[in-house]
Amino acid sequence: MRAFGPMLLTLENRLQAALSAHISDRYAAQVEVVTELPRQPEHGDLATPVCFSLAKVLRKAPRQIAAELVAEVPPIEGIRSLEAAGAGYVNARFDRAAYASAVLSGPEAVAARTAKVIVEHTNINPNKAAHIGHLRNAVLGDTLVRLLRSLGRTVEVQNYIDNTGVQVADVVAAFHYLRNQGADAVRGLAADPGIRFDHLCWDLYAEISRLFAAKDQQAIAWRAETLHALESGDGEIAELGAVVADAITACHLATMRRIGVAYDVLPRESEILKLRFWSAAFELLKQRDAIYFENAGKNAGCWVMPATAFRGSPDASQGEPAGADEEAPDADKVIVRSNGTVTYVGKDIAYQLWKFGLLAGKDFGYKPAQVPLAEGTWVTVADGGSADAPSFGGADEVYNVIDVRQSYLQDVVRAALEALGFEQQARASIHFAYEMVALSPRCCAQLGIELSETDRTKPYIEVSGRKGLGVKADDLLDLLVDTAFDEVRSRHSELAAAECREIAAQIAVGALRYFMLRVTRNTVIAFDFQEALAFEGETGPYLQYAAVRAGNILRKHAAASGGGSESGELPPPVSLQRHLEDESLWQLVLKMSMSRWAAARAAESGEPAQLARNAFQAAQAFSNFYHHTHILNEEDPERKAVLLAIVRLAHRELADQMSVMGMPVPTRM
RNA sequence: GCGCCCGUAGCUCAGCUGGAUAGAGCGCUUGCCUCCGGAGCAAGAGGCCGCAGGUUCGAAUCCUGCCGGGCGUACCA
Repeated sequence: MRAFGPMLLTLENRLQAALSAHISDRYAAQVEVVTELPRQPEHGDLATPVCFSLAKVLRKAPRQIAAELVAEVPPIEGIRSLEAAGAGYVNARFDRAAYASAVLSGPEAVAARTAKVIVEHTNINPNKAAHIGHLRNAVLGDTLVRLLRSLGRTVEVQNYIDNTGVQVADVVAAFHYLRNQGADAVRGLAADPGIRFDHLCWDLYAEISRLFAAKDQQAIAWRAETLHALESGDGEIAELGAVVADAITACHLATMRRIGVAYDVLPRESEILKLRFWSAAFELLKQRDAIYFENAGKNAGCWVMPATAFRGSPDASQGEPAGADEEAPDADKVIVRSNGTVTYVGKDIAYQLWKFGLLAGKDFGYKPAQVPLAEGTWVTVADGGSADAPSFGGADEVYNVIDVRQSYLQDVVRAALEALGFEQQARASIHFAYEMVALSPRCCAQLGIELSETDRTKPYIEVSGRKGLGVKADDLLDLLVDTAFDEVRSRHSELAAAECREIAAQIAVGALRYFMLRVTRNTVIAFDFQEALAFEGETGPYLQYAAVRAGNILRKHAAASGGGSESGELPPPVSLQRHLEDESLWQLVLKMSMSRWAAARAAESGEPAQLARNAFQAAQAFSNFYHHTHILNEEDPERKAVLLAIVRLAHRELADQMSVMGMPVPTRM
């Protein structure tokens, strides 16, 4: 019989159910039975401190209650024993053979769920190369996607392209006015394999931004003209804008492709404008009084959303007479400017409504993205969409992977849904926030960045595209590949350079993705090359190495046993029973059976770092086992079979956990 | 000013809905390659968990107040 869902979770549920039923019968008390995984193996496989809370209700010593429970609770399937311990804990020990049989027999099944989830991530302005901050976004977003899919969810991945905003305008202005280059010239640059177009734009963007920063009147005039031309949507400059944005988007897709990140659809702002998504949203907002026209004050002439909508009720400061303090900031949020144009949040509200299928009658057209190696990715078009395009949007739940600095705007978007009466969708709008990636002082020094007086006093320096301050994603990846290549080379003189490079690329991706995932979302990463390039200790390559070792044993065993079945046979319960009395083997099996369980918890808590942590612990447990236990030359055939089964489990589990994190599993390294 | 986040070992970070002796990695000191690959394994030193109160049988975890740091609070995106 195959257990449904993680075996560990099953036992956890059974224990909780059995105890709470018994407590209810025996003591007529209702308490929540919480369970935990004991840190010390002596404390069993699963423990509960339930007697402590029970002690209060029953006015009885916890230790005594624990003793009674242990003696009186009827047997629980899969659990060998219960014992009272410490000041009143109840510790459960599993039936090891049964547990191991379930776990060793293969991956656990997951229930498919039909509700659709949209995950929006990456969202890089298409005007310059991606940097390390964007890598964190993409890795987090892509891991969330893999995690949800591994749990049976239906996920659609969107990467929003803001191809008509000021950031693109700046680079377009630079090409047009600073370089005198038009659409054709830029097309040539983009097609030239000898140059990295997005890297070129990185410098160009920094160059023209310096003019803006210096309040160069001519440059500011260029910017206004360019933005206007982009918004009108036709003419030479608009064409140039489209060329630049499309070319850079292609560069971004290529960069993300390197780390195993792909998208289902690229909704573009140009289509949101052309298809007038905003006007539909605007009508809704007006109809339902979610926004109002401001007649006075600093926002006079604007359509605004009242601050009360997204900031809870105004309580304090109510006693102050209005207007007493003229400097009091107006907390209301402008949605439509006094000149009639819509702000970014406004467009975002329209986009969010579309994601939930709430923009009646409005949808994009779609065509396959004409980008090398991006098969399966669709891009929005205003007309002439492909008839066989899948249907996008219309989700039940939406994750927006955006850094924490955008919390305020995300609150406004959610408040808009609420004000429109879409309360369920507002609740299902999840801002999957994460802290920024900044540059450590040492990193700045290595990049030769001169720090200002005030910056020198800071613990880290914010990345800035405008200032050209940052580490480009491709540069970091190249450096990782080169470093890994040298390592591989030094270990495998027999391999061809091309093969070494392939392995190095896998290691680079593993190192990078693990680096981004090992810290929790609300930890600021002060980027440091030395840490990012580390391949020892708690790093991606450490995990990969553990999997490689497990794979090696299985391969050698298969070769030695005359090409016998790779899958191997499940040892009979009696031999599992006998050999899992070895505490260290049992602990290993336990540790190696937690990937689904950890995935469920990571999804529930929204913390991908838990995946990383669990995977690392599993790799550690295996490395220890590997070092202390000889498997292939084990003389007792029965024990050898059990050991091999455990190695197969370890290999499968490590590979599984790594794949959820998007880390490649090399066959050698 | 207001809002959100952070403060745990020399450094970088974990610590699940409060639970048993606060954990990793790096760095440091010391062992381990006739044996499935040393990107490894093992041991050691290193902690008023920012400070002070409170709640609780029990607090790194919850509450309050301080101190220190970050981010946000645009008719920019």
